[in-house]
Amino acid sequence: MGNTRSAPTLDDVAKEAGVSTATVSRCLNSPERVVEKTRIRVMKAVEEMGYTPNFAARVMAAKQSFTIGAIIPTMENAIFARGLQAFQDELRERGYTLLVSSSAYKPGIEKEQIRTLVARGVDGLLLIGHEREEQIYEYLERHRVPVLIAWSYSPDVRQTSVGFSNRDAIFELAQNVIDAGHSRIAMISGFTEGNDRAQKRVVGIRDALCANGIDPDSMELVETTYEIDSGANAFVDLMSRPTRPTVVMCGNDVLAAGALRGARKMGISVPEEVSITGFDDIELAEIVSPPLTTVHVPHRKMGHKAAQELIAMVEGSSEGASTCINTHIVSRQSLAKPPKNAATNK
Amino acid sequence: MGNTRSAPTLDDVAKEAGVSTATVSRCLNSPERVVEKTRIRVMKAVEEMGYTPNFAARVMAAKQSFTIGAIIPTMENAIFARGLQAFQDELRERGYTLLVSSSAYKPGIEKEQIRTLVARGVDGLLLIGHEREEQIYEYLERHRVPVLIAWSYSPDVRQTSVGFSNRDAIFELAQNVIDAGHSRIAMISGFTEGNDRAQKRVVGIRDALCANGIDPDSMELVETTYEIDSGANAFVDLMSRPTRPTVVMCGNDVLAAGALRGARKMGISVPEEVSITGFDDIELAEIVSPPLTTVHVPHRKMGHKAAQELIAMVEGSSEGASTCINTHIVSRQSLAKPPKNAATNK
DNA sequence: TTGTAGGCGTTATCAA
DNA sequence: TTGATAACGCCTACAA
Repeated sequence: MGNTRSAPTLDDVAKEAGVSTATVSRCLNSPERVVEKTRIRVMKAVEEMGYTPNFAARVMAAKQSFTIGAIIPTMENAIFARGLQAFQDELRERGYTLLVSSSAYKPGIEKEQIRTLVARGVDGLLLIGHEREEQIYEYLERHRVPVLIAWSYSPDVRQTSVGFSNRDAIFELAQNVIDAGHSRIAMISGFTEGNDRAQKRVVGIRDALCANGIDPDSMELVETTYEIDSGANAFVDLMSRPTRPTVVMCGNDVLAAGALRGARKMGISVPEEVSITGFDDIELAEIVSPPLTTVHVPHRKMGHKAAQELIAMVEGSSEGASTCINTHIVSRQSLAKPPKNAATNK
Repeated sequence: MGNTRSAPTLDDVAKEAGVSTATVSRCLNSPERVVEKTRIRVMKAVEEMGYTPNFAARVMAAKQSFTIGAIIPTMENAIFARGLQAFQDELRERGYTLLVSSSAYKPGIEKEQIRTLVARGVDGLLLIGHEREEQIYEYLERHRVPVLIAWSYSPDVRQTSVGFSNRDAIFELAQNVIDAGHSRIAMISGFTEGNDRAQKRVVGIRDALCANGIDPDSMELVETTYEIDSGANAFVDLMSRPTRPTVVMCGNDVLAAGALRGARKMGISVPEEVSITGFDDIELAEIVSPPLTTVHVPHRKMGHKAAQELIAMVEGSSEGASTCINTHIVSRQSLAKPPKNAATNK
């Protein structure tokens, strides 16, 4: 009755080793509770048969999967990659496995993936940004799945978050920009709908303008998708308007790289004729020319911290403590003083 | 006895709708087999209770998970991101979910993750490149998990692959390089151990040298990790050797971007003093300056095709048919003729 | 068309 | 220290 050519089960191993399934299970999960002689015999059988426990069965029985899920907006650029890698590294070290999905910035897809991951028995979930249907958080609560929000820090909501203040971070950058002498500031932002990170970045710049006596409504703003080309197009759009800005602040480095490309295409030199800034400080920021002045986000630190906190929540040793990660400005060549006689377009 | 505040099960829904669990299950999995009136009542209960099937249980009972696993070497750069996104898009459309892990280019980690994914009941697996312990393929066969290899095409092994010929692709590029007048060619490669893609790229260049009467052993070669900085360091290393190459061919665009950075640091102008080439044609290639001459890999096409074929294998409608995707050279400014009197170093 | 009941591979409780 | 055995939540013959 031995199934020679298909995956062995606990039962097969038990028979082979001449013990009960319970003993095999113990050898695997709490080896100290079985006497050495038996254990050696069992482990030998496990090795020889190439046994791997069936996870589905294990999850069902143990109601624990040692698996953490994460849903990020996109895998296509490096913005989330680095933080996520750090997150995964930390998880691995602590014996957890990471399952990743990408939602393509679509709330509908994210919702579906949350259900998929929960149904799969993840012990905890990492989500990017706060804003989503309240119903989703209720669903998660009902299923007793701890959630951690990253890439955004908000002390005044009930979800635990490990992130940074998008508003404050860009406010500081905008202050630098203004201090450099700019007053005609334009912005390229990713779509803000359903994206509190993007929203806060717009707000941050507006606030900085206000704080310096500049009318925030004078800021030209283009919202677009998150690809490089979109950044290029948005830049061309902005520079074709009646009054040219002296600086274009971008919602992230990818858009800024696009803006740079747009500038090159239009034959506009950066930063001599117009300055450009980014956000995130991913590798890209240093590679483009001129390199970007941007907001440095300590992605790895955030990833590690997020993993630690989420695991603590999963294991019940924490109720969920939010952490604010500090960002800082990195000055490179893409930001300079505005040109002396910054003429209007034409 | 109703559990009000925790996740509802099939049983709860059945009770609520006044039917048996079998009927609820049918409503979810083969709605046509239940009469409309009942179905509506059941679906209403499902909606209201926010029921999500428990995946572990479903997998156990049905021995199918509609889940595909993928293990990529890294999420940290865009090399795999685009193809993987396309892969996922296609899967989603066909009703499958993708689970991704990254192995950090470590065979040991990859092996562990393969077991994890298999234990989790994935219906099929996407792996990058052919080279790994034979034992792993046996394990996969034993568990009846179809595998598809991507990013590499090899007609002469038993695994199905959807990819391209790394050797031929770079051979063509090297031929272009030689045609431009170069003969002192150096290469920066990612570590070749356990990485057939990297190996084949080295071979491709060597073959091209041979084919043009150049001694392949004259090629200076540096192997390194896959980060930008490594590329920069490797470049500096190469350019500091007694005989400077007139062109540095890189195993991928990331390394090439690094080389470019190294050149900038050394004050060497590209392509006037030295040419640099890449591989992959990710966005980065177009962004750096000068933009890279490189091998264009149709990542999206590969991702889609891979998903289609793997699903066919999973569903038993294909035994596994390999596909070779064509690459082509993209000429940009980083490759030019060698300098007139290409002097040796110093 | 619908319901009953057995089984999927583990873990965990309770005895022995 | 070890062994029975009852869950875990779902699917699917088979029966009604």
